[in-house]
Amino acid sequence: MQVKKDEMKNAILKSGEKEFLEKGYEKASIRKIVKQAGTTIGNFYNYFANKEALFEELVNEEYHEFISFIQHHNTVERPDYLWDIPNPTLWRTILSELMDDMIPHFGTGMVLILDSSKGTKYEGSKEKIIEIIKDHFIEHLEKLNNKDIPLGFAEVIAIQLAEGLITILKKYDDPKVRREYIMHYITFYMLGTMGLIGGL
Amino acid sequence: MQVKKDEMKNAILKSGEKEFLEKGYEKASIRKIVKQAGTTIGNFYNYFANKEALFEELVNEEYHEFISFIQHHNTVERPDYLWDIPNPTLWRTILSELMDDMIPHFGTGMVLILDSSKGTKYEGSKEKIIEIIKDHFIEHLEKLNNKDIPLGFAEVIAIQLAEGLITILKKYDDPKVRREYIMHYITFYMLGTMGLIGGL
Amino acid sequence: MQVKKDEMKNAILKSGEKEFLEKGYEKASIRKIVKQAGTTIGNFYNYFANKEALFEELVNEEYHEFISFIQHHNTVERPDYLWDIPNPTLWRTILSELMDDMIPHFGTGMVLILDSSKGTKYEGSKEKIIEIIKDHFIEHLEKLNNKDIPLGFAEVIAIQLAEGLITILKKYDDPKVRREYIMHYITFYMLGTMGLIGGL
Amino acid sequence: MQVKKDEMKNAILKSGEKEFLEKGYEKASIRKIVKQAGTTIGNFYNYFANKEALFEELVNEEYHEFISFIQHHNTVERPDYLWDIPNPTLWRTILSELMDDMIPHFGTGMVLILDSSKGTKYEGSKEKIIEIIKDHFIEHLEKLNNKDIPLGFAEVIAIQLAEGLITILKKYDDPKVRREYIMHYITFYMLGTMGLIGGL
DNA sequence: AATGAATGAGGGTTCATTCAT
DNA sequence: AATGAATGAACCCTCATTCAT
Repeated sequence: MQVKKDEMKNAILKSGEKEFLEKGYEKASIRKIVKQAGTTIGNFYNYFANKEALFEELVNEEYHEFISFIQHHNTVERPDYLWDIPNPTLWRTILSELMDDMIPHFGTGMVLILDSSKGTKYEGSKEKIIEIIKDHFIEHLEKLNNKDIPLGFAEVIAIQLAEGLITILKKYDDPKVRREYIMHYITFYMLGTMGLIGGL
Repeated sequence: MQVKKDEMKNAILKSGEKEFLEKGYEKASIRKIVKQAGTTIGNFYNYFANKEALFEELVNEEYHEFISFIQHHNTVERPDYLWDIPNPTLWRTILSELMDDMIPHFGTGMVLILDSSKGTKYEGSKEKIIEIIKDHFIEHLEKLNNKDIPLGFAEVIAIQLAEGLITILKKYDDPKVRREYIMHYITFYMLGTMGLIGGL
Repeated sequence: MQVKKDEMKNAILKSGEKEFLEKGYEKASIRKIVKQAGTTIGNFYNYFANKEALFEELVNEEYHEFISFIQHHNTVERPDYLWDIPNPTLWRTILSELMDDMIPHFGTGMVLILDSSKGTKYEGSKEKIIEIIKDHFIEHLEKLNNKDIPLGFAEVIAIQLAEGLITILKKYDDPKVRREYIMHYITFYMLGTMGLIGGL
Repeated sequence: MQVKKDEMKNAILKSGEKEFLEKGYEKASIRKIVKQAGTTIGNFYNYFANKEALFEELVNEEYHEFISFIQHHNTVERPDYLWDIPNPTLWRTILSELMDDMIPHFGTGMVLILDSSKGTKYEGSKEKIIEIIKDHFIEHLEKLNNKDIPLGFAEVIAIQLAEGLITILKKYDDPKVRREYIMHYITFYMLGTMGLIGGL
């Protein structure tokens, strides 16, 4: 009952993705992954060295694309300068362009990294990204000589940005919907933050 | 080597709370909880009937307070009418008052219920609350004859409200800080949503 | 160090049968069963879903054969009419024929069901059979207008019939010996009861 | 909340007797015994050194009475000579007298010893008694130059005598009922055996 | 390429027993 | 006399992983 090599491997990858998303890395059961993929435990280890290797393969490509995206396009910086533009309509134009760059790098792989990676070497990725967002936000607060918003709240806001994006990616597969909802979300988010720190 | 009864029980409760928050109900290990509490597995079962009973004790009181709070104070409704008031300064006054009622009912117990209860009878509480928020939000969208924001986005927004509150409760223990941050967060949240749906 | 699949499974079945017979279902220890079978706990669960599944496999076949035997051959009724035949020698002929039908359905599986099944879904089977025997016996007592033997004693007698059969099945594996002993036992039993109620 | 010493001890004895009869020595739970007796685990060990000591106390007296009864009255021998008397009516007279001696020595304590003692030092008592009965029975078979009944069947018969008595003692508490039923049972039993070996 | 037998650590839980109070 | 906190071994069961076939 042999099957073309790639078919089996893809079946396992797909089944693994589903299981990791549902249960998280640690609670995911290899027994269930292989059953769902229509093969056996033993055969799993012909394709993947171990549980983490499966996760790795699901995540690796998007992770490196994401890293190089940050490094080359300086992505996480750019949203900053949106804050200097007081015109939500203009935001949309700029955001739309930004989305074209971002969307391909934010897929299910990133959801796994950010939301299901506890127990793997990717554990903590979300926190690192949140840290970056938080630092930018604090810079702004200081630039604006803010006194009302405590610095600790910057972290709350940063977490919400990250979580909001993850929420959208988890709930919607279609890149178009993702794109639309992320744009709405960033708009919502910037209106909130700018209103809060008095920029609007 | 016996210790005053309450000391041990509190040590287990505290250790359990930590473990449940970190790992969630299912992955939490009784062996680790008791080690951290400085006792043995056998002794755990002198204090609690089983794993779920420990969770229950950490959660029960706040849960019932929360339920009766919803039923008697009609809490979840009230934020709604904030949306009819276009004055962020006025919001603060109303919110401040609301906080006095809410804060005592939103503690670590609620975080456990909302964020760590998979595998217990409280599983799904967060989803129920999100559903309620979502429905209110959709009502508003319809009242405003909105065309730009897709209804599916209401769920994203509702999730963010719930997650934001959980984030704050998880990161801060001090009721004063919680109060302040939740007020900031709701303000942020309302500015964002009202800006988005054109109410501002 | 792998062994042909069936060998291991049979080793576990055999070891399990022994343990269940000795200790009863509930006190039987899987650790001891697997040690006796020369394997490990983990491996046990490659062969059986759980403790009850092992018991089930030891018992299932004979149980269903027994049930259909009762339903089709009306077995439990037939011994009755023996009581109308006052000739022990004739009994032997009839009994001999009856044995040919019965013996294949009364093996170690039935002993497990009747004598070691507390804690399984077969719990109570012995009591049901005893009840049936008792009712037949009471019928006879009433038919004979008996006054000396209290009705409560019918249950004692019924229990003894069941226990006697179990005793023989437990002590002897060889179907021929079982057949011979059961015939002796039923003869002994009928002589006793008929003498007691005055039929002889 | 102290109670007269004997009351507590008796409560534990009574509760223990019940539990041992229901579950057997090994499955009996001290936690349940003390709960039923209305006291605590700790207090149990003020009255009894351990689980076995409780069993011992429930059983000890009757056991020694029974032993000395056997030794002095040569009880187990006597039923033998009944077999030389071919008159069931006469049996009754003799049996009745025998009962007066026996009944006081066959109570719940003996049931515990014979039926619930696995795991204690009394384990095996039933088998010893059965052995004695069996030997007598074999003697008779040999004396009668029996050829039809296999010697192995003697053990089956011996077991049935013992089990029958235990059945009666377990089901009936009232000494009068016990007496009556045991007499019926021995009559039943002797009719059966004598018929079988051709003595009748 | 595929199977599943085998392992051992760890999961939650129950138990008899000890002993400080 | 009475309490119940503390212990540790044993219970059934699940898991990721290895490896002979």
